[in-house]
This record gives sequence, structure tokens and C-alpha cells, in this order.
Amino acid sequence: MIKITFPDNTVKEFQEGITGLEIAKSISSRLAKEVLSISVNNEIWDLERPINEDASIQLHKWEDEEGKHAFWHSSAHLMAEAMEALYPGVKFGIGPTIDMGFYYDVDLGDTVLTDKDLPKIEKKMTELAQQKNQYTRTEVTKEEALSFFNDKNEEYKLELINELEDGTISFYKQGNFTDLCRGPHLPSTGYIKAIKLLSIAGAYWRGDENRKQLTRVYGITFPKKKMLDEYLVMMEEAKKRDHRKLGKEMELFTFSQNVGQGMPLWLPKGAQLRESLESFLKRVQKKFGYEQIITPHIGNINLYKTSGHYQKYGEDSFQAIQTPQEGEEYLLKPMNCPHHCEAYKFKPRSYKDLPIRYAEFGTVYRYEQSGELHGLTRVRSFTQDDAHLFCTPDQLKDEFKKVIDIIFIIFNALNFNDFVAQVSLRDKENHDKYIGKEENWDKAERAIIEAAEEKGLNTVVEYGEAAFYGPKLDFMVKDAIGRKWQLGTIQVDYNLPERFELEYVGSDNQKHRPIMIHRAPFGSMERFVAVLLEHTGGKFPLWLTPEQAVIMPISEKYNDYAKKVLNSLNNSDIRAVLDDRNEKIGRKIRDNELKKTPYLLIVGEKEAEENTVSVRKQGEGDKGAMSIEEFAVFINKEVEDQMSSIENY
RNA sequence: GCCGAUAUAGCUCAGUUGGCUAGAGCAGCUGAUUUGUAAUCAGCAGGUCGUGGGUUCGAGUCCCUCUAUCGGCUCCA
Repeated sequence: MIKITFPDNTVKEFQEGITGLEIAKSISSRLAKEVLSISVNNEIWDLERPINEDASIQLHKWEDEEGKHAFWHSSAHLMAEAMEALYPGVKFGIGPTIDMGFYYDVDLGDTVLTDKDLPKIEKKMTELAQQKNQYTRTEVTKEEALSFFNDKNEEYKLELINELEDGTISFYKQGNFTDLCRGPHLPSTGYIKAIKLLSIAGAYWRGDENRKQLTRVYGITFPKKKMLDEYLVMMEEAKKRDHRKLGKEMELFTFSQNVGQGMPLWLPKGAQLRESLESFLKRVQKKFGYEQIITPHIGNINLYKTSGHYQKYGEDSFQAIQTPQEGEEYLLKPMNCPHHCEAYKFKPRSYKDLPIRYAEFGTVYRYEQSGELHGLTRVRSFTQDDAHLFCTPDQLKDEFKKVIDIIFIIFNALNFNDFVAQVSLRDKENHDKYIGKEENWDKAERAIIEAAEEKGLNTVVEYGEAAFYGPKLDFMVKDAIGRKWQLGTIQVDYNLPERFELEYVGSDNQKHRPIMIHRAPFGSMERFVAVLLEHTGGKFPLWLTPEQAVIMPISEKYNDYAKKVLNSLNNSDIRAVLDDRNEKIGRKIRDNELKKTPYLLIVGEKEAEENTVSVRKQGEGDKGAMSIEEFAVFINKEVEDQMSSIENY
């Protein structure tokens, strides 16, 4: 007998060799139906793998990550089996699970797979699933593994096996398909009831653009048909919140082929939205002791040679601008830091001056690869809400923490609760990719980790994600369909101060090198607006929305009075517009409700006589009449209340 | 940049296997109406079918080039 410990610490005895599935059955038949995988001593196993010694276990259902993982991993194998049946000779790369579903990378030789082929593969998968074939695990030696895949001419699998250690290799087989795999898997393909293959894409083998591009097939599966339907409906809903769609509908921004790809044109309402965001951040930054500066959009190429950016990115940038004077070359600025360093240097600095916090909404230009451009989230010209803090080593951690506070204020203001804070450090193996002294990197990395800890931030650490000049703390937020985008970023930099020979005089009357913090709480106005649109579905809070109120005369007879109201509100800093179309009031209400304008003001005979407006709140309906002055005060108070609750957070 | 897909009016979309003068709704314009809390009626105008080439008696439709966009990969200072 062996002792099995459950998550609630109860211990039960079972026969040696019992399986997870049998344990589940011993608890309830319902559980046995729902369970998908099992953790045995914190290692995830198949349900049918015998347990031969004392262990603590955890059973995983669909609701658990581990359960879904087994389900989708088995689905990837099922898809591979279907593809092998349909495309003999297909070679397989890797087929992992992802956040939502799974994919498999395949090499089909000369066959080109398109979307039209997906239903065929789905059908075959369904057929194979209905056979309820068991997934069986076998442990093999490296030699056996190599010989098996050598016979099948599976070059990618051979490469993978060669990197594995003998004694740790296992195969999984279901039906006629055998794959190299660590597992775990479902007991049988019969669990998979609903299958949808989503898309096809090219993907470089092992993520290396110098190697062969394989065909990646994405799919998702569910244990119930209904769950698939719900998922598809959810995806449809998410598409309605796509910032590219909303941006067009709300007339916030557009793109023009004639201007160039990845170059957004901000329309009046979008510009107003940006303006509101900028003044909000300026207001916060002022309280945190920032000073605004303004620098040019271009800079001498030597500036970027000094900073090291040219050596690193020069060839992939917009190419240098030549001047009539020979030998002069200017670059569109790809970042603001070098300009800010020069601003720091304009006079000698004392330790008493530090920290210095220079902020600028700086528009930068980067030649992103054409295939990488994406709405407003990845563009070639964008405006960073940039600032560079110059401080002493003693001040570093405190300054870093204050930047985290600013980011908290902003995320709180816009209800970005679901974010990931990512600490981006150097690639452990390959330190050559980075500039700067080893000891400075160590210091900077430590400072970030400590500051994040002291702020109580839950972080994930990613190695190899650092900027080439320093480590970062990035705030990642998901868009409507779950893609992650980096918004806020804070970066510690010991290198640019070195390269620009920045100095301050310390209390010891000696020259010292300041430390620089790069930070952008929004990241960029473009990306921030994009994610904001997808989060809010285009319904902005009153303080932010481009049009706060719309005045709607009942008929053209009251247009003059409506204009008077408009003027009066505009004079009170309320962003109001007039809807003087020759339409019935019902129509105007409908259209403006759909535009999500927060306040609809109806004016007719009664209002004109009494100098009032009839207020209708978007989504809530009639609120009764108010004098124009009362309404102005009411709105401004609502905005001010919103602002102060944000800042006092 | 790479793999695959897509491109018809300002917007959303129809347009059979190549075959009359390329259609609709919304938006726009003109007129009628002068409206009280979620769509008033009528008329008009609007397209070199993304670009350039080719096949064909004939191309929105088939083939190629380029451009842009979409889904990924790579990249992301």
C-alpha cells in the first residue's frame, strides 16, 4: 500500500500502482468524468500513469490551467495525427499549448496549406476523436528515439532528441500516431468534443529567422460543444472592441497610404483625447516634481553614435537626412534620451540639484518592419510620454518607487487592473548583446527588483528582455483578444550617463556620475489610446471623453437658443457640440446615445423661455431640467471630483 | 523582412461557372416636414472594382508585379 496525500492534507492509502483516474473514481464518478490530469509531487502526470510510491497529489479539471494544458496538448497530437493521415510525409516541429488553445508547426514540403484546408483537418480530427483512441506513454532510450524518427525522416524531431538527455525521453501514441513528448495527456481522444482550427501562419523553426519557415496551424478545442460556441461568440464580441474599428467609427484617427504606413493621422476628436491624457499626466507629474522640456525632432547623427543607438539600430532606421552642407547628417529621432542628456549637460550640476526630472511628450520615428505594424499599437511615428530622471545612487530606489506610484495612479484612473509587471533582465548566457559594465548592470538589476518588491508588486522575471543599455520594469496589458502589449516602462541606465559624460559635484566637492531613469507611464500615446479603446469599448469617463455634451434643439426654430447654450458651455470649459440636423428629437437621441456622448441636452420652446436645458444622461435617460449655469457647474464638479479621486488614490 | 489571406462608393457589404449600363443599406447633398426623450418622407449624387501589366471576342471575376491591410513569425531603442 502507498500513502496518497490530498491538497487538503488528508491522507488515504491505495494499492501500489494506482492511477490518478482510479483515485478520482474512488472519490466520485462525477469527478472521474471531469478530471483531466494529475500533479504527483508537483509534477504533472497523465491520469493513467501508475503511482508506485507515497505521493502528494492534486487532480486537475478543465477549470485548472493544468487541466486545460493536458487537454490542448492532447488536441495538438490529435491534429498532428489528422495531418499525417491527410498529408503523408509531413514532418513535425513542435506542438505546444498556448494561453487559448494550441498549435503545431509542420513542414509540408511543397504543399501550401491555406484556410480552406482547415475544415478538412477539423473533420478528420473529429473522426479520430470519436474513435476514442487511448494516449499511451512509453519511455524510450535516446537510441530508440533517434532510430524511430530517423526511419520517419523527421529532421526536426531528431534535432530535438539530440538535445535531450538519455533516460528522460518518452513517446506518446494514440491511434496510428506516435510523438516525442513529455506529456501529460488525456486518457483518450474521446474527451475532445468540439474542435475549431483558427488560423495558419508561418513560423521560423526554433524562432530563428535564419532557419526554415514552417507552417503553424492554430486551433482550440473544448470538452463541450457549447463551450466552443461561447468562445466563438466571445471572440466576435472582442472584435467589436478592436481599436482600429472604434478609432474609425469614433473619428479619432486614420491612416493614409499617401502619408505612409504606420503613420497615424490624429483627427480632431483623437487629438482632444490625447490632449486630455497629456494634461492629466502633466498635472500628476508636476506634483511629483517634473519639469517639461521641448527638444527637436531630429538630431545630428553623432549624437546617436555617442549614445550607441546608431551602432545598434542605425541600419534598420529611417536613413540619415543629408544637408546641403557636405558631411552633415541628421537622424529623425528614434528616442528622446540623447537630447535629454544634452539638456542635462547645459550647465554644471550640484548634488543639491538632483534629482532632476525632465519630461517631454516626445514624438519619435522608428523604422519598424512592415509586417510588424499593427493599428495604433505598433507604428512608425509615435509620441512617448517620456521623462528622464537624473539622480544620485542614494536616490535611485526612491525615485524608482515614485515612478511606480505614477504608473499606479494612471492605471487606477483608467481601471487597468489586469496587468502584468515584468522585470526584464539580461540574457543569462549572452552578455555581449548589451553595452555597459557588468557591475553597473548588476546594480541596476538589483535596484529594480528591490524597488518592485518594496512596492508590493507581483512581478514576473524575463531573462533576455532587457534593453541593450539597461534592465527594465515593464507593465503589460492585454488587448480585446488577449494579445499582450507593453505600456508603462521604467528603465535604469548607468550607460548613457557614462557615454555622455554626465556629471554632478557631490558634497565631497568631487565629480560623480548620475544615474538615469527612463520612464514612460503610458508607454506611447498611440499604444495607450489603442489599449484604452479596447478596454472601455470607446466609452470614456467624463474627464477624458472628447465630447462631453451634445445640444439637441427640438426643431430648427430653437437653433439660435441652442447656439447660445453651446457658447455658454464652451466658455465654461465644457466640451459641448451642437446637433442641429433637421431631424426629429428621437433620432438625435438615438444617434447620440449610440455615440456614447455622456450628456444629451434637449432644448425647445420651454427651455428657451426659461433659459434651461433638459438633461439626459447617456444610458440612464431623462434627468429633468437645469439652468445653463447649473449644468456647467454640475459638469465641472463631476470632472473635478473624478480628477481628485484619481490623484488622491 | 518572412509565411498565408484580403482589397468593390466616405462606412458596412452584395456581385453565380468570365457575358447587358457594377448593386444595397448607412453616411452625404436637395426638397418637403418643424418635430418633446432610441431611426420622418421623397429625390439626387457618389465607384478607372487598391496599382501596373497579361490572358481572352469579352475581366470586378483568371494569371503576374507592386502597394496597403488582416492573422501569425521574427523584431520591438
